[in-house]
Amino acid sequence: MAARERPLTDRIAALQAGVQRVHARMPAVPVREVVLMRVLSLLGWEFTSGLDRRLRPHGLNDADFRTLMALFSSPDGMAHPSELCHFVTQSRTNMTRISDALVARGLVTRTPSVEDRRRIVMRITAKGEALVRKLLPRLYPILIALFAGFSARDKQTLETTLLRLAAALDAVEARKEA
Amino acid sequence: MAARERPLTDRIAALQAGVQRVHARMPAVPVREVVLMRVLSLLGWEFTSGLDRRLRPHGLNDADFRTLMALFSSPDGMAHPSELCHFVTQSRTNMTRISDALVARGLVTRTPSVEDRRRIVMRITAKGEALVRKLLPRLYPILIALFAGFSARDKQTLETTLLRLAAALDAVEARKEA
DNA sequence: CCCTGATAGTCCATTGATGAACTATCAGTC
DNA sequence: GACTGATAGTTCATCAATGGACTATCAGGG
Repeated sequence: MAARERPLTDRIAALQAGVQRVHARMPAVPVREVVLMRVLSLLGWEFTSGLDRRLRPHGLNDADFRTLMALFSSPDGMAHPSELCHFVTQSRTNMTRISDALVARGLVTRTPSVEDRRRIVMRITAKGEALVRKLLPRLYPILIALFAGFSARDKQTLETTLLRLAAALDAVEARKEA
Repeated sequence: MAARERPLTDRIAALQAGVQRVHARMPAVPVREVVLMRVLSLLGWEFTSGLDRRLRPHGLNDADFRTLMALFSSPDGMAHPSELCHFVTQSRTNMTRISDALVARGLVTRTPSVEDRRRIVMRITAKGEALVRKLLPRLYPILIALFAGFSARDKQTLETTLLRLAAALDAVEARKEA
């Protein structure tokens, strides 16, 4: 996808100017709200694409990694594909493909469930655990650097705000269904 | 692409619990930072996918729409593809395809530039402008609803925080290049 | 002028994601 | 205990995105 040429701050400034010009032509457009959502999307995108870049040398992408982490964080190191779908926000189709790849690399095993014969049990292997334990320490220093300028209170405020936003998004979607 | 089954708040709760469990096994993992970034990505993703859903009936996706908006917001309604790439955060390859689609639908024209014969000038058509003017008023009410519970001060704080985060991300990436 | 390096846009081959259809199993009902 | 509806997982065909290679043009030195 690309276009990491210009710094984020420049692109945001351009975005703000653009929204302002739209506002000038259509005054009902809520400038701040549009900018907030766009910046949010941009940050999220930029973050996951950075993660992808760092994961690629190890043969994983963001979805693979999150799936692996879901298993790693699971109390007993196992889960059903459909559970992982929810956790990783992926379609079942996609989860099949991700699992194929993880199994092929020996990071995960896939065995039929005995209680419910429709189901499959996915379990992280020792090799998978080792990879997680090797990768994680290379990833979180970036996060720490990212938030270095933020006080505990700043982070708390941000988290609260984002959770409020998530609840609001749920409410809007729920209303749409009706 | 899927998995909008569970509400966002539930998925976030599951995420927090998961990160906590990882933290229990690897105490160096910064829980709050990881959660913040994941929630940010999740919100951004959820927002654009919601936008995509609303745009689909009109035959557009998010990238198409943003390209069209970039032209709409451009002072003279025109721009070069490579400029649009930066604005929309897309690769040049992709922009060619997006342009093809927009031109095919008569929303945009594409003519060679006379000053620089390598370049192409893209211009929004009357039909394109009409579409924007029809679509926008259907989109921003959602944004307004989303932020209904936020005071002006809340929004200001959030914007400031996100901009700080963007600057920090730039700094991290810049450091990585060196 | 002519070269070199850079930029603009496109094309093509490959990989990745998506949605519809399908099989198998389960849970509840009459 | 057969039937209906729901759930789990996979397969396949299609569409979208990616990266690399290619052509054309420009800008700056020699």
